[in-house]
Amino acid sequence: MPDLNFYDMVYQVVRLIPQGRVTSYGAIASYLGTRGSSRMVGYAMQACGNANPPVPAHRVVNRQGLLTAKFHFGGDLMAQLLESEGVKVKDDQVQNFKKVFWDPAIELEL
DNA sequence: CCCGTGACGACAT
DNA sequence: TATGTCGCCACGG
Repeated sequence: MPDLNFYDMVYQVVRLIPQGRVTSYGAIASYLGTRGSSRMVGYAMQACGNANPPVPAHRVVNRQGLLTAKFHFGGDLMAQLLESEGVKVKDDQVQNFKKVFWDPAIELEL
């Protein structure tokens, strides 16, 4: 395990996501100061399996609230996990996304 | 060392 | 509003 990098930063933020809430890759990237590096956030998620404690990557969706990561979770596992936490998911899309959206730049402001 | 790929996002048309 | 294109940066081959 190398030095602390962007990945751990992402993991920290993702771990701060309360149940029943979701956030977007761009929001995290922006919060970290790397607005355009939204892809890196997702890439970090892929390696999150090596993180400890595990990262609730299922709470991270794209800007549209679409479960883009479900493809990587396999099946509807991601949707099931979200619904289990109270997040309504329909057609791989988070319902009331605007309500359940958890923006670190706002929730963690200061 | 160079190239392609990728859990995204913003802007241009 | 919808579709297309570019940018962004890390990692694998």
